[in-house]
Amino acid sequence: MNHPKNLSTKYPSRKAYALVDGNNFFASCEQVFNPKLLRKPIGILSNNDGCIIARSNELKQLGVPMGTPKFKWNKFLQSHDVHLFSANFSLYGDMSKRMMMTLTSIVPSIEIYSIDEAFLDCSMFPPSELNKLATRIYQTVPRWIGIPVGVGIAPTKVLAKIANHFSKKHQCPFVIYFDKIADSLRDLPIKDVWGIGRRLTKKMNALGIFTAYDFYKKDEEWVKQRFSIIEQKLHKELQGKPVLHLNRTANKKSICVSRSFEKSVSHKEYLFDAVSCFLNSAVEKLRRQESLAGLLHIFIQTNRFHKGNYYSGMDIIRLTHTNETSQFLQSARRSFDKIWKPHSYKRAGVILSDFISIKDYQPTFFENENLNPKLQKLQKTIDTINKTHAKQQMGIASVGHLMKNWKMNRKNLSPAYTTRIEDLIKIHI
DNA sequence: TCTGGGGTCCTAGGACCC
DNA sequence: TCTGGGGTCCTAGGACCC
Repeated sequence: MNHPKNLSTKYPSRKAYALVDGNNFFASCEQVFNPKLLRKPIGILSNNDGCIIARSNELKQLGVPMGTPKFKWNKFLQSHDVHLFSANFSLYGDMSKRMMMTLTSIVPSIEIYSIDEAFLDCSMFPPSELNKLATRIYQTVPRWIGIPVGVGIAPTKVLAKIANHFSKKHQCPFVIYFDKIADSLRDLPIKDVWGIGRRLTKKMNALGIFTAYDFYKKDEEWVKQRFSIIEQKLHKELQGKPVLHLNRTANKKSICVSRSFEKSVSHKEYLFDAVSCFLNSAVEKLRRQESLAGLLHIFIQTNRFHKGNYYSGMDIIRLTHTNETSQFLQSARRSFDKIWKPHSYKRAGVILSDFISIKDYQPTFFENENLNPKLQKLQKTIDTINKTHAKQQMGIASVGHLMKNWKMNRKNLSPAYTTRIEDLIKIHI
């Protein structure tokens, strides 16, 4: 299809990035363990079975849009015999790990971009081998873990995204070489470029830019005068000049845990119990990445689809950097009492941010009592038990004891195929 | 009746300081 | 009626992504 002619002599130090992603990832995960579902229309539902958040090709072809509320399509889904599943994130997370390990074994330099997507730095491969490499990735992942993937390789991350788009379209691995960039962009609508959303598409169109090529051929000064730094970077990337590099640190800059409730929650203590639970698991994630947080953000919201008296309360608390659940809980209690008003709440959540690494932590004179060594040890033990056994087996006694009053609804959950032995056995019956 | 969750980056505007 | 000019830091909110 495309050949790496002259590249090795012409651009000896050129970069190459691959973007690999699982096709219809969540749907494919369900199909791996239940092959009867292959070539069937299947949909994955969000928490509370509210929206359709992933679709197999067959469901896409039926015209069911992404993110649509399920209740609006109930009749249609039934009449077309669509198989629906509640999102089984522990299954998808486990399959994701396997996919990433497979990719790492082929190209060690990897950035995990999302649950189903990774960038690989392929610069160490000579251009003449990129086609072979793309093919190898394209074949190995489905062979090893059963998930089909799209593979695109190009001189920049933005172009790799585009190459991946062509990979999906033509159902083959796809490489964009530096001297073929313009050809690849010629008929690509500007809205399909990574980073160009609704608002930017409108602005671009107003300036006479309709394809990626239209933007590509503008000169730097023209772009600088009309756009912010985001679009200037994007423009460079489209021209094959890499400005976005591989980010290999897996650590997050913020951690958010939030949920919508099956039924609205009006009781103050039930709602606080939910907030405590979210906080508990957020702080657990914080410890897993060995960070301390200095900012806690909590929010509670009524149903945003009910016009009229929508209420959204939130508070941000600065605290001495910590990873101790009890410290967060104390602050959360004060904030919660501040923002709570009698309403029926539909959603609540917490966000942790302003992280420092626990390794860099140097207690100052005033803070040196902040991290209690005994408590640190105890927390570590609890985290380990929760990691190796079922989730949330152990914890602070006051957290989650009212859970039955705010829990989520997941009626169509598939078995935990990869983590529960009983379910592994079931597959073979 | 029923409408997801978790991220990143950038910008504008206010507070404060010299 | 007059009401500096920058700089920095912080936060709220927008835009975008998966």
